[in-house]
Amino acid sequence: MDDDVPRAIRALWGAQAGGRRGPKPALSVRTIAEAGVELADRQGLAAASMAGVAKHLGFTTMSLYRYVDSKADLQMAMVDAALGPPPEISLRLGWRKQLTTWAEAEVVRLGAHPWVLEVRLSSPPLGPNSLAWMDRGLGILGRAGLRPQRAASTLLFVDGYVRQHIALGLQYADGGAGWADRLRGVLPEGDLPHLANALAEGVFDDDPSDFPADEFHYGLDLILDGVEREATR
Amino acid sequence: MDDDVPRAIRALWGAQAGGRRGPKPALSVRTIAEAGVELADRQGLAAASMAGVAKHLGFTTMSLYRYVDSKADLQMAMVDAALGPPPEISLRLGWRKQLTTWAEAEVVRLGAHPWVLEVRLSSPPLGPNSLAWMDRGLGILGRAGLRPQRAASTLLFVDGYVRQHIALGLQYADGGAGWADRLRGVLPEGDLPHLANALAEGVFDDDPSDFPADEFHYGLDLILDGVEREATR
DNA sequence: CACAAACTGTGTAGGATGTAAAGAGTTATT
DNA sequence: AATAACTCTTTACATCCTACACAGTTTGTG
Repeated sequence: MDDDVPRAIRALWGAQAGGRRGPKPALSVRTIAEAGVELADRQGLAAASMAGVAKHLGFTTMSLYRYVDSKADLQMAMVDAALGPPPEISLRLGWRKQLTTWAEAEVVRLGAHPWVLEVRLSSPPLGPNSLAWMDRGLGILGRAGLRPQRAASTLLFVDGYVRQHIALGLQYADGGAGWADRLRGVLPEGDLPHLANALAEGVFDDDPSDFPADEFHYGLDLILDGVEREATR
Repeated sequence: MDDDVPRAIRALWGAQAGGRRGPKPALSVRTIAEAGVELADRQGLAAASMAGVAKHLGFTTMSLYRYVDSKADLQMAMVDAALGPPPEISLRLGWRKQLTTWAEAEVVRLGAHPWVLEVRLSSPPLGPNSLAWMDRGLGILGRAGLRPQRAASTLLFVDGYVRQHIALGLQYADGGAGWADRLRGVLPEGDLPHLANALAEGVFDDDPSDFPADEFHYGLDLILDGVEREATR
């Protein structure tokens, strides 16, 4: 029934064991996940290896396997921990403003833990924080008048947009410096005229730090316009 | 100048060496990349390790380093190879139909090589196929009346939407079977009411194979509506 | 033509990774 | 007091990426 839910996730939901016999556990899935988050924040996702997390906690690598069945499960827990609880959003605002707040909050969270986007999850989220975000979003869209099915797919749409936006910003921030120049170095003369034109117009020379805010709201509003038409139909 | 462009990518653009002295190379970046694509298609991205690709070609692991400086560079080449050349799109169609075709073609390509989404690129694309797709897209949006800057960001938007759509489909196809049930097993009674409601409505029980087409065009049209308003302004 | 230079693919080696299995120690229950 | 259950550790292994030194082959030069 719920055997398919990884042990680590069940622990996050607060499943505590009953009469236990041995020594008390020195760690918990939550502290392990938080250690992983800290490492990933500071030195990238790769630093959050089993050995790395264990050392950071002052334990052996293998000790983690008492709490987490695999690295994949650790990463699930890390993602949930990094996301944190969803924001409180005043119900007195219009649904549009509410969803915007929701999305902006996600931008902030993912922006603070960008490695979350690198984690390849084998299944849709099951952690308490992830699901709380989802619940909040569904509530907003439900009150906006969308039927559950539409609300769900719309929320995934918005969530995907946020992630895409962050991922893009990162890609152009990390290895994007001088991308335009490298492009120029590679493009054969006369080939790919539209790209060459954009390049000549300096489209890709911009400081990627303007990118965020304006661009983000342009796209988000575009999506919300569509939702609005759908909702009032 | 173009020293920052990985050797492997320059090779993809057809950079050939001049008077070479030793034996003729038995391989090429392209054949290596194609071998990697084949392995990744059949057994997942992890199978496209240096050792895996080399063995599949009948060479030593280290031999690949004559062509490719690192695994990251191999993956860049693989991504470009998997993408392949962009589709021919009749200019007689309206721009909207053209961009839809472009997006659908990308869905097909990425759907055939889903591991592309797992590859973490350190920089925006520089390969010939990637850039050809970009050029095609920019052409379509330029003819639609968008200024280069807007055309670029819009294209990234659409591209991101496509990727997000595929990634989502995969996530719910891979580990999504029975997700609704696992959710039910994990959700505490009374908590997260909107999610519980959606769950009760069977929103997440659907066969994820209906997901693709309808859902995809719903979102895409929504985006294109926005673009259209922007273009005719 | 002989020789050196440049290039090819190979062999070996080392550090890091994820995790299986067995062991030693600690606590609670019987 | 004895046993069962649980803790963390130790050891081990397969696999991964890649640095480096080597042997062989082709080309250009003196």
